[in-house]
Amino acid sequence: MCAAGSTPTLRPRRGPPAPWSGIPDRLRARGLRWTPQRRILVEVLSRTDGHVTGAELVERCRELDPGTIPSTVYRTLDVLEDLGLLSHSHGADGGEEFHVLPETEHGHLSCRQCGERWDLDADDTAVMAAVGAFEAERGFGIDVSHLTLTGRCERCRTAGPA
Amino acid sequence: MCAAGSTPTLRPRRGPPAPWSGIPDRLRARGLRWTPQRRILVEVLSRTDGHVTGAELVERCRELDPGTIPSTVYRTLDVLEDLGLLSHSHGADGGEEFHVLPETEHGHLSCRQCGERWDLDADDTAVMAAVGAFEAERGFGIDVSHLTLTGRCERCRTAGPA
DNA sequence: ACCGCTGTCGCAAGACGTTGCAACTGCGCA
DNA sequence: TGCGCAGTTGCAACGTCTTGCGACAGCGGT
Repeated sequence: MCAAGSTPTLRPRRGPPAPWSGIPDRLRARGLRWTPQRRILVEVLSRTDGHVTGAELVERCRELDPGTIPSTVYRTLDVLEDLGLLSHSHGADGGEEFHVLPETEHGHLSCRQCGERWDLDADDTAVMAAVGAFEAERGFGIDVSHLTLTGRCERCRTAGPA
Repeated sequence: MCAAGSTPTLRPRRGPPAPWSGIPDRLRARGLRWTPQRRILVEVLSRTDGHVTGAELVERCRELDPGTIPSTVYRTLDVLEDLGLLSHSHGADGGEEFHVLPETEHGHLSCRQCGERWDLDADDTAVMAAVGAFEAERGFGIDVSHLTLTGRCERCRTAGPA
């Protein structure tokens, strides 16, 4: 996409350059480094929104640099998560899942029958009720962005039992 | 194997024979089979309570039969889960975790900071509030036995931020 | 402009699960 | 009691993610 994209100094008014542009310095401020491999991954992340699995990210990085090594990607993801640029959770199958720019903290709802999935905003009524209940009852602070609820959706339940 | 164990009609008074003794027939009733490999796994499960990871079960089966193959164990676990003899969920690290005899349906609470874990009974006040909220709001039936909540526990939160 | 410290990378090995397939065997049935 | 079908097993290969380690290279300091 974005054909004529030879990194012009002037960027068209689209895409979120802001949160990503400061990364090199943020890394250095922590004594960490800005490397080509990390640049690639950040590039991929910056044009990604929503959920991605680790494997998907490795795949996309390989498109930009066929020499991409998985372990490097996973390790970099850890670093970026420390920076707060993304968060991860585990899907219904236990697979790793990453969420870019958790400005909108959210979890997931997953139907074990039809496999359909829905986002769960942190300010969703039910989510707030749940979070509030655990907070009040035992002082536990649920990490909504790492939340995946499994069960059966309305449609499947209506369709039949079990 | 199983030295003096020529399936005596009279069983010594230990272990929970009840829920497990009927398994062979339950399998056959479904057109499934009772095999030595399954017997081993059921043997292991019957003397297990609480949580176990898949790897642990494979390990224990190998103690009884060194020739145990992992794929067989996992496939058998699927079958037994269908029978309702156990349930599985994914821990905070995405690893598979099995719960024997889900008579007491429960999920888990896991602190991402200290790693401590707690059981979450289905009739826990907070759990019921959460389940009720999702049920009411969108007709979604949360599967409590497949639930693992991640966050920070009271102690860690009190100790300090982040 | 060069040096050295230390964070990173690439690679190989390994852990945990899943899947496809041919060979085998439990179990119902004649 | 023996036959045959279909469920199971064992094996091997694969996918995802982690870890250990020697070699390499950012980046701050001189």
